[in-house]
Amino acid sequence: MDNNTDNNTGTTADATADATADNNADTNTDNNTDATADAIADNNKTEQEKKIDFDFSAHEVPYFDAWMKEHAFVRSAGWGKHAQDTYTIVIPPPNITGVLHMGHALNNTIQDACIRRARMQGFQTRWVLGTDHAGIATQTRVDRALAEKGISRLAIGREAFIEACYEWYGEYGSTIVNQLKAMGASCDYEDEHFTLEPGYVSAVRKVFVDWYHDELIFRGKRIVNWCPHCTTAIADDEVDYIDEKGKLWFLRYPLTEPVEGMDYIVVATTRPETMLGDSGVAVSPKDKRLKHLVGKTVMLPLVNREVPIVSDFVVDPDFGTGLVKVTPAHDANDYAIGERAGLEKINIFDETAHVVEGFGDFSGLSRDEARKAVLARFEELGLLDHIEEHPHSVMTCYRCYTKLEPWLSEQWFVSVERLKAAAAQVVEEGRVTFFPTRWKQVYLDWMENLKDWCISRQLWWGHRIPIFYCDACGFEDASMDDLSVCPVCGKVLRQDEDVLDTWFSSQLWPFVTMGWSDGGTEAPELKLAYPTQVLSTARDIMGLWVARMVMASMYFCNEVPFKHVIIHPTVMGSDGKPMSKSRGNGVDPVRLMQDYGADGMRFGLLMQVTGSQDLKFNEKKLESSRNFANKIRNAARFVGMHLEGYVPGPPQATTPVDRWIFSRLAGLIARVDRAFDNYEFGEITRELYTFFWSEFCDWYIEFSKGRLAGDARDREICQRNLVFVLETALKLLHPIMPFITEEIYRELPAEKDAPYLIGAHWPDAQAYAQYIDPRSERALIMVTEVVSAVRSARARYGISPKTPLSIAIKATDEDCALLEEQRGLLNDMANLATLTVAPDAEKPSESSVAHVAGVEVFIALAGLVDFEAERARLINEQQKTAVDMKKLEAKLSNEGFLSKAAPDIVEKDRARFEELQNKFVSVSARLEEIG
RNA sequence: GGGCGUUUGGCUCAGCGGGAGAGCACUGCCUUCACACGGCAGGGGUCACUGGUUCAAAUCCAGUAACGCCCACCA
Repeated sequence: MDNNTDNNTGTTADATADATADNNADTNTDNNTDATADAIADNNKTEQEKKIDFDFSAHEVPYFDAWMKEHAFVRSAGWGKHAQDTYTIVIPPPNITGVLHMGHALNNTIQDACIRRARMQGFQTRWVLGTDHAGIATQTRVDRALAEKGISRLAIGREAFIEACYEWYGEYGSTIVNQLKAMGASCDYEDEHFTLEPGYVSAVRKVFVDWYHDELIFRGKRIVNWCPHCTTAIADDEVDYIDEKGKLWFLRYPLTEPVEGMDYIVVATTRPETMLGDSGVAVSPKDKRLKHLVGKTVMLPLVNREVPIVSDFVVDPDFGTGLVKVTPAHDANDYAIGERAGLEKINIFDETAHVVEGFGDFSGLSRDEARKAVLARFEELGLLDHIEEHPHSVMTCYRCYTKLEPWLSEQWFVSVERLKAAAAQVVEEGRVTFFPTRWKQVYLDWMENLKDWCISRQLWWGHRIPIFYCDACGFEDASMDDLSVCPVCGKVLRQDEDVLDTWFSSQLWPFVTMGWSDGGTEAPELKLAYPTQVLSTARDIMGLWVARMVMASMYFCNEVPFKHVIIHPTVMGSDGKPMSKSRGNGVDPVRLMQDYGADGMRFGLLMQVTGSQDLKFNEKKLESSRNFANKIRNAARFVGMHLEGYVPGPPQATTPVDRWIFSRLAGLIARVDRAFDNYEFGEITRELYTFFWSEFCDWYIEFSKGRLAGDARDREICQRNLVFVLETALKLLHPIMPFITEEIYRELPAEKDAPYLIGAHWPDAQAYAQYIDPRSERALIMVTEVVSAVRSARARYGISPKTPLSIAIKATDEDCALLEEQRGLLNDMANLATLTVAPDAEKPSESSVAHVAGVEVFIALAGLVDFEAERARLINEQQKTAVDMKKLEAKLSNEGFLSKAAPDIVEKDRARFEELQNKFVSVSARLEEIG
């Protein structure tokens, strides 16, 4: 299974071999698989014209290949304080029929970000990869492929068909894995798993056999949702309901003996054809009008069967006529009524939903034909009372959209009663925690309402049920070995024809992929790294998959399968509705990677992750992310071009600017760590974006320009500091933007702690905490705001940046001291002729005044400006200040506020009021001066 | 039917008890030696509604409305 090593890694984002995905039960989905297909199909290039010409894959594939060559994706060695700790994620296995869709893109970006950070933090890290055989999906796909060649599945038989499935798997099964590679997902490609690999097959078999012998698996007759096209049972969870403009037919059933002058009763039905199998009529016990009918019988038309009228609580007296025809063999509710009332179960359909023998002319008809025929006969007999419109939803096959037939058949079940207690308990106790936390309750509710689980499927592709029957003596057993001879009577045994529900095997995914098999929990990986750290998935398979994994793991490993569960938001179309083919609101991630790069797509997707349960997809965020990546590239280029004569060495915060950016960096690391620990991905991207762009690029790099052209000693320090900050930022960005950060890191002359960034050390917040320096942060807030104020004045009055200006800054003693240290910087950034800094700085005549960061800035404009505009601006400023003052004044004269609010809040507001007061005075004086 | 989410500038969303924020879009200036996928400066919001708690509410509570999602059911 490890055919995916070095030679096969250069996957570009065009692996769309099998673009026509259908809806499926992929563990990795948002249920919006089908969106991919149409996105690829009609790939509407709306406003793609202004697309930037940049070959992302040329900047991505080489680094992916390098990681593969370095074996960077196998379990990492671990170092530092986490050296002995493991961090493992098992991927929700994508279906082998799958192509990458937005759900995968988001989910796998999340997992990759987590796993890459953990690897850099020094955990022994591994992301376990594999695919799901996807029973029905694959069988349908192969079936169709064979049919196109004129080959019938039934003609070639089971063995040959399974072979064809394996062939298909060999050819197309790795499509999605290649797309994961294009995304940069750092899964362990050297140990890829598959839910039908030999070890997995025996594990599934062991689970079945053990549960069978523990009486947790039993056989029973049940109403199942039968697909007459796929000729298989469809699990309740897999049924697709489709709205239909149906009709409600009101049929007259003659009473055997007239009751109170009535010859007949009227029942309402949406499925008149099933009347052939009716064995009763039911009314609500609460229904006083019809109470007298209970115990009477009707003579069923067409089949002349006498059936009783019974009373049952599930009947809604307000629906239809309050009288329900009961067809126990073809309706789940009716089955329940039949069980309670002891009614006969009359099966009228065969496995393809044609009427069985024994119904005269009706026999052999399809469902639709039977309906027409039945209605025609009722009409003839004058028994069709009337018809009403009745919009309702019909159960359809989630694969082929054929209407499902409730059908009585022999199936295998897992009894969940004993399994669910432990699965609920570990969540109650917090041994498994959900992010966001509200999903805990959803899980517990689901667990509480869990019903026995039908696990048999009438398919060929999958895990065959290891039950052996002896038709001669009735022997039956589950066995790890294939049995051919009956141990009781010596006759030939027969194995059950059915296979297991795909979820039966996927529930074992976390521990089987880590080596659990017949050997129990002693497998090295399992002993080392179980439970896994975190499972990330979409909300719609919470019950189908998440809950079942917990149940199975508790039973077989006596351990939770994962500590954390991330339920990520569902990716909706830009119209806020689920992406779907019919709506045409789907987006193809492969195209997104081509347009924005894998990094751009990843960052842009995570940017949109909030605590909310849906995510209205916004491609503009990807554009921003691509631009951000470009910004990073250019900042790195700037640093790179100013490194002539670079002497490696430790960073040195020799200036307040250095101390400021180091302090900001230290704060950033702490905030990114916290956001990561809480899986707040939107928060992480916002922090990184703002720091890198608005602080590092907009100010630190700008500040650096002068230093790089100046004093040699300072230039050297500046170079080192630039490299240091850039390197740290690259590390923080790497989990989300692995490619561009790796590319830049390779070129950076830093003292690296690993040859590749993927193996570098995550910045340690505690180590960086020494850089936290509020004083320098205060200094730089003043500098940046003063500079902006001067620029603003220039922009307002059309004064060229090349004209030097004189300014005076009035500030507190403390702030003046800080500002004095920044003279050079202020001169550089604001192009000043003179700069006065003093607590009692005098306002030059004819100057503009600005109040920023708690200081007063006077900008001398004598002879430069027409003061009309300035007057308007000042009046506006004066009014705004007055309003703010009034509000604060009210607050500060409020007894309640003064006595009850926290003292520091009161103090802060007092200071602010004072500031506003000064501003008001200053602005008023200035206005008076202008006249 | 049950559960959940959302409602903040034109759009997509942060903020979740003490001075309304970001990205995109928009306006003006700038092709200046990292970046026009850019720089600088700006305009724009009574935070859905109604009540309540509080000295203080976009933020907490209750209710209303709209939109939406999930689960169950549909004779």
